[in-house]
Amino acid sequence: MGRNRTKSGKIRLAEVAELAGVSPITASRFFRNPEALSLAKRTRVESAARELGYVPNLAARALASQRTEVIGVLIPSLTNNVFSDVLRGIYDASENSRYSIQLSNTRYSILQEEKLLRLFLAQKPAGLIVTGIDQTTESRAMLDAADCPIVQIMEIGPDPIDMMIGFSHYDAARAAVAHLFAQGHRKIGFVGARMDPRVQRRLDGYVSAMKDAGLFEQRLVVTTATPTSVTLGGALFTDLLTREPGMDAVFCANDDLALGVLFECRRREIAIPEQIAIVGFNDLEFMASAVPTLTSVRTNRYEMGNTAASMLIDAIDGRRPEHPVLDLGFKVIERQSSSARRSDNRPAVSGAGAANKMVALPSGHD
Amino acid sequence: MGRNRTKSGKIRLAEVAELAGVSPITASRFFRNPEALSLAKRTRVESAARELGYVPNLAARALASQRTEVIGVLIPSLTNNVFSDVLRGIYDASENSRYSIQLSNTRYSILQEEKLLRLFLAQKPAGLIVTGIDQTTESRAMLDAADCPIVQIMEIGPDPIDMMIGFSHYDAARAAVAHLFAQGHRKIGFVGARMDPRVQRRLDGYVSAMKDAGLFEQRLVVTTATPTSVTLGGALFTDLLTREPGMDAVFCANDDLALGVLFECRRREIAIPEQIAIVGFNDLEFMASAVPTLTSVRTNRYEMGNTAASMLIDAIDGRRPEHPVLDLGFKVIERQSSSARRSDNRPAVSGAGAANKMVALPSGHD
DNA sequence: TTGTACGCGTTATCAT
DNA sequence: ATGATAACGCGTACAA
Repeated sequence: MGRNRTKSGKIRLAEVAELAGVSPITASRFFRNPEALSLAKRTRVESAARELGYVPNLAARALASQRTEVIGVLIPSLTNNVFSDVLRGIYDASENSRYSIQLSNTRYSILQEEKLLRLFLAQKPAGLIVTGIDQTTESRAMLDAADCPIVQIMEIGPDPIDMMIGFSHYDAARAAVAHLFAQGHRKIGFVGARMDPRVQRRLDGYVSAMKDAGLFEQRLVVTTATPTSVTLGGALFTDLLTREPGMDAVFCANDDLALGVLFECRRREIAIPEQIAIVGFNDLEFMASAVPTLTSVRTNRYEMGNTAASMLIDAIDGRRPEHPVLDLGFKVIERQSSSARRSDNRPAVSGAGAANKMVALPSGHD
Repeated sequence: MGRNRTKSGKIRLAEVAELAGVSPITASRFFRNPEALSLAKRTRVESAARELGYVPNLAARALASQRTEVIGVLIPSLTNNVFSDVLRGIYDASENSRYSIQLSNTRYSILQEEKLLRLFLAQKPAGLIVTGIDQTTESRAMLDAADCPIVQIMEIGPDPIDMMIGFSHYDAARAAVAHLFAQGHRKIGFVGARMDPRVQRRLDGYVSAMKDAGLFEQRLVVTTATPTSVTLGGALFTDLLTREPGMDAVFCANDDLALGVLFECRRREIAIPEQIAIVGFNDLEFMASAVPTLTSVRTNRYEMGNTAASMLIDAIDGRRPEHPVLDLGFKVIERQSSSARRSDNRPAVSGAGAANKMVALPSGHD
């Protein structure tokens, strides 16, 4: 037995087959489609593999089959909390599959994305997850021509490449503004940073809602291309206040900015929400725990990543989803920072959670 | 020309070699060690490759060479801010190398880590980055036997597997407590969550510093295995207050907890730092921008990841570092939340940055 | 259900 | 410095 072992001492399929008394190809089939074997051979191969501690050689498999078991993931940032939640969802979904994740960071550059895409595609990935709907023409052409399933995540839009999962940032922003209107606010400012396409669409939603109400003014909008931060939130808010001291609410394009605004208000002794209401975006954990608690638009980030990876793996394995485009929606989580009738902000132990009031708004229905 | 193109229409090394008028192996050498070619052939292969748009087949390369160009990375969490910074450093360093990153999440389980390690090692990675120094015996044995460079990150300790980069969490905690002592605080509480090995060592540092001063009391310590969060910080602090109302400072094992304590103090109208001082750990961005600004222990997370990956790649390529163990140290960044003579907490625009005072303490020197 | 023959694209080895 | 030959370990295609 075992006379033709490889130099490296590693166990090959051939050894397993020999021990099991079958041909190599039968052993091979066992690992890819056990159902195709007779029960007898199946159990023999299984025990032989276990006994020898066989581990498939992925390189050989990829070379022979002309495809890899790699899922490529292109995201614009590794720092952003939003993407770490999405990523966790993706990794969790991939964990019990035979696919592994190959991650790359486009740094919010669609040219960088194009370059990475070319690299990825050359390795014939089993599937691809890309962020957003704003690829370059070149990227779009490559993706259309790619012979693997593709999921676009983070937002939904017309003309999907293949599958798509996300929500409407435009509608979500409109809902946030509508909530502020409902609380009686009129002079509502907008604070945005980084201004990637999705933040831009939140701004568009804000602008359209304000215009619909005849309340839009350009000076109510402060944005910057600078990466977002809590500190930046305070600085941008300060700008806004200087331009428009009469402002009665601020819609922040994300929660870090909102926290910065909260702190800046504290510094200036501006009462929230009596003088100025605050609404954030994403509903990070700390929003429920701030003082006062901060209203935000909840998005399903983990679920987005997790579902995207699951859908992709299913599609790779030939089970395409019923609906290739999935709208995960959002919810405006109303908290103290935007409540007209300010609720008690000093509960027994923690201001978090309990008093949240949700305003559900599945997106896509304006 | 090009008579023997592959079915898939892809350009192989053979095509490049043919166009360049050399043998395949010469073309192969060009990509791995250009210096080994004569100048004439070098330029011919180069232009042939460019003209044909040749992209190496990594699977074939891995199969033939018996090794991959993959760096395996094992980290305990994808959610934690700390690790997203480290990861960014790792990815940045790998970007301009020929190595790609294979990431896996151990979820703070050393058993899961062992399992993943087995998987990784089976693929013959070019190098490995693992978190911390608390592997299982089995893991340790596998790592010792692995024939690739390995870097342990996040902390330093005795008996490195191979290379190591981090800092002493024990010393960092002692420095934080020393700072509070210097500000006149005596009844200093400790708040910790998750209690992974590094948080445990911060606790150990706190305990030793307190004992040295004859001030340690068990009821000053509140910890939980629950994952950390801002909300949790408030809850644990509440526990602490109940046990020991006379407490005059809190050392938080991370900044999220510290932010939770800050909010809880606000809810309870406890003045910071007059009644209670706060010190966090990691120095996340928001600490400099909170009201009052929050003292924290700065750690070099990005640099840790970046240097780890660089060292690893250098080692893979045969350039082993002079010092295999690198202490990146830490700094206590003193801010308003722990200043005895409380500075103005309402500067013109933003309380951030400007007034930071640093207390440098390279670790490893107790 | 099982097996045979061959190719996947590259690099190692050993010459020259 | 360059080349011929033979793996590397597995899967596809087709046949039985």
